[in-house]
Amino acid sequence: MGRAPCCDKASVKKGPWSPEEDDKLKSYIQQHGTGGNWIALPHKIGLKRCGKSCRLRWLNYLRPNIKHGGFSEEEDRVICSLYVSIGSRWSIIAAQLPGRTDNDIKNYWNTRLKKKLLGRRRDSNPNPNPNPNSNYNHNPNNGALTSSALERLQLHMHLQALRSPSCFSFNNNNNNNKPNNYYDPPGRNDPHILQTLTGEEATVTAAVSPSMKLQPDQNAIMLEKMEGSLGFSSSSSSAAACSNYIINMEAEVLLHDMVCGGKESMGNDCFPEELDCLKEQEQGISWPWGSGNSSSNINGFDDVKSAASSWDSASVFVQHDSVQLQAGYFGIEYNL
DNA sequence: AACATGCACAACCGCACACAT
DNA sequence: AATGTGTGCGGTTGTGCATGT
Repeated sequence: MGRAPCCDKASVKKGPWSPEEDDKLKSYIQQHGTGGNWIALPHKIGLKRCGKSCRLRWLNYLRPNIKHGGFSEEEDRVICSLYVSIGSRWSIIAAQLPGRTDNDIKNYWNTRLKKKLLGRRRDSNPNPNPNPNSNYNHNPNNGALTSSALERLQLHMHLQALRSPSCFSFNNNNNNNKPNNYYDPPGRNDPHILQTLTGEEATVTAAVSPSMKLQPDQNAIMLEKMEGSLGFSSSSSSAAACSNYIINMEAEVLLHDMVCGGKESMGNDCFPEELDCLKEQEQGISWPWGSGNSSSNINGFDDVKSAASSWDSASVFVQHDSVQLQAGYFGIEYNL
């Protein structure tokens, strides 16, 4: 049995608000506040509207200091950065932009900013996986990443390309000691977005076995998948240059997809096979929140796998000589 | 001028969560 | 602990306007 409706749908008015309705709602709330009960509010002021509709109208349109349209470059940048980091959590993004509402940002993203940044739609791609025999199959729906994950992935790559134009090239002239195809995920060298948003972050660091590596065939599978999903093809040299970058990127999106997009429908069984190396290498990992840590009962790979279904965010960074897992509840992050 | 199409925005819907009882 | 209710959120739809044919 479903829950009772919040109002009598037959007797409430729907559709655009008239100026008279706006005036009634605005003047009442400015004088009396909402009274803590949106459902009762329309009856008090004689509006034939659903309480939810009144709330939405107030929050998105009538509330003081609301800005509409005219997003600045800086706002674009903030939206873009936050979308890459946390996805479509519009209310959180809106909280970082004074005067903007989640609905406004959501509309702006869907109608303009996404196109502006990505330049094309990719859901017309009829065959995201060019090799049906590939054992890369973390998503049981069709083997492809979700559109949200792909959008973030594309955006991620776009921003990375802007930030570091040489990352797909062997012509490495920078003087740090990283290879030029090394991928620095946002949030590792930059202040992490969760830290920025919440001001609190718990970090636990553990030693990672240096023998933990992806095998060459795994590289090839990853790259093949990425080419199909993103619609680019690579020459052999650029493929080699890109492989580490792509593996890192793919692993991050892949796990995020699993945790955020699949935790309801797929449970823990969708934990990507590529990360099974974690289990194989379990003996080589020092699990920092083991029995000695009373605040956590995560003692090894199976516990990580189990806990992943309830994490708010997760990222896996697979490099040629290490695996790093960042995951946790919102605002609290563990580094493995 | 008439119609089709695309776009931007407002509003709605249904679900999940928090809280009260 | 179980249930009911209100709120918040993200996804989706509806509508009016602009532009193209």
